[in-house]
Amino acid sequence: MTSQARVPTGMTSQARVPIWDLPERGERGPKPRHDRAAIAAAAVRLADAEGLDALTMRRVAETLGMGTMSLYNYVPAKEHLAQLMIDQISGEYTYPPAPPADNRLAIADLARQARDITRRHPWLPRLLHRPPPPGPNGLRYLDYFLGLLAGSRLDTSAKMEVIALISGFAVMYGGMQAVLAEERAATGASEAQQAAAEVSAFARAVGSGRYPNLAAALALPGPVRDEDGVFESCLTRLIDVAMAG
Amino acid sequence: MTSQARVPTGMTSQARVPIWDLPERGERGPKPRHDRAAIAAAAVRLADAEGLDALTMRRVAETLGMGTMSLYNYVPAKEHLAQLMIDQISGEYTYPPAPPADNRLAIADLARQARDITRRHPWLPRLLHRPPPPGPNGLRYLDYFLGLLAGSRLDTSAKMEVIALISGFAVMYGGMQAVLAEERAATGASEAQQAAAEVSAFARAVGSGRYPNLAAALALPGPVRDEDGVFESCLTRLIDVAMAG
DNA sequence: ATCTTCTACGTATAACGTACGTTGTTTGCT
DNA sequence: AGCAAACAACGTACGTTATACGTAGAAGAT
Repeated sequence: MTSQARVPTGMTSQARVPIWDLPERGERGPKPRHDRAAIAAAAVRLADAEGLDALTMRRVAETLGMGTMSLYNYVPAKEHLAQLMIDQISGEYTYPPAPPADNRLAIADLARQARDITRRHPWLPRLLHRPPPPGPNGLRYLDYFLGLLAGSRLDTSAKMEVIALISGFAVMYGGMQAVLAEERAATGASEAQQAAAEVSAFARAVGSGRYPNLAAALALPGPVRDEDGVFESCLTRLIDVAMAG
Repeated sequence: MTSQARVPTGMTSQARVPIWDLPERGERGPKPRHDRAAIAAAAVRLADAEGLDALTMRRVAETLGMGTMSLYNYVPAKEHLAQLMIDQISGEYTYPPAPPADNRLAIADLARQARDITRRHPWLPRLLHRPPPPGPNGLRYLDYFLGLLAGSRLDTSAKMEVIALISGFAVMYGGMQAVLAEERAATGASEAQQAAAEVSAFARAVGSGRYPNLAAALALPGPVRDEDGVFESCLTRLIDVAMAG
């Protein structure tokens, strides 16, 4: 799982330089029949429909109606495809037309959008294990967020850290929910059955008597949960940190 | 990057069932020459030394002095190797011999340990994209943490969520630091040079005038940072949520 | 002693990312 | 107008991955 063919022979492909530093197209030569936006959209659609494991260069090229190797004229390596995809869904953020009156509310809105974007694209956390350099949409997000933090007494790098923290938290939370929902759907079991099945590994462990707190917790049925209660309260605290500094 | 050979022909391998549900060894037949603990330790050592990309079934088997396919007698699929590794480093937590006097401090200590474990094993976040079922060491951690939350008014599933949140936050933070340190080391540049190089993609963007807040932020030099200040304050707030409910 | 089950391992297969070379098209320069 | 350089498209091929399959031998159960 999650292995990778190392660059076999030559280091021809500029793997280190982000795709945003490469020109979309040169001046000479025939007109490209495709463009980055279409490629990014196709890749996102494929990952949404069939998951990251189905996201191969062959499949992406196929859905675009091009040969496998033609894709490499637009994307020097698969990592750059990931960069395109991340910036593509970063374009799903919506920003208020005028500067918002309440920055706290605006930050909370941003975090909820991040959570929802991750729910729509559950593969995002896996693609994000190493943060890529931001593209145009990512820069827009960053710029807007920095504006919301203008009143804070944090210095620049602390602001950056806070942005990474809040965004990362929201993405992680959305990813967590997506995974849980997916597994619930896969087993097709009710929530109670699901919980019971999930502790199948726990069962023997609890029986061993070595985990008293775990046993006590699992004994209680647990009432109906407010899905986003924990998200909202954690978010509020994080924003307190961000604004108070 | 991070692709995966789908199960080629048959679904023989029980990919869904966690390794903890499989017996360590059968009663018949010759004695196994190795055991799970040694395999997990070898895999962790390999990942520490050469990164996740070097973690192949061949390499792990090789370092253990066994044939590639013999490894499959202990680990039905690579995912189970990941489960072993995660539980192996979960064993690096240390717990106080007696129940702690101050649960808040104990939770904070746990989170710092998580952050440090991730710093020692920077590949952890990538291995964690889908949370695997907990093994013995994971159960021990969970049980201890639940005990610390005994005073909270949260119900069981909210407690679980809080534990996932705090642990995930700490792991993410440690991973972020590890990535940054690694890149700093790779380029061998000073912090200032590093920052300058990292904004190479920003440079043209900032010049475009479309990102005023970003431009302003990058104009300031930024003073010396307290490395863990943000970590500590976020952690405090998260624990407030956990304890207050 | 025989049966049955297990470990170990060599070989084989399908899929992956992508290097390389060829062919035809478009453009800027002379 | 004509030429050469740059570029798009694509087929083939390589090296690497996870892992299925088959065989040989070891050890407890009967």
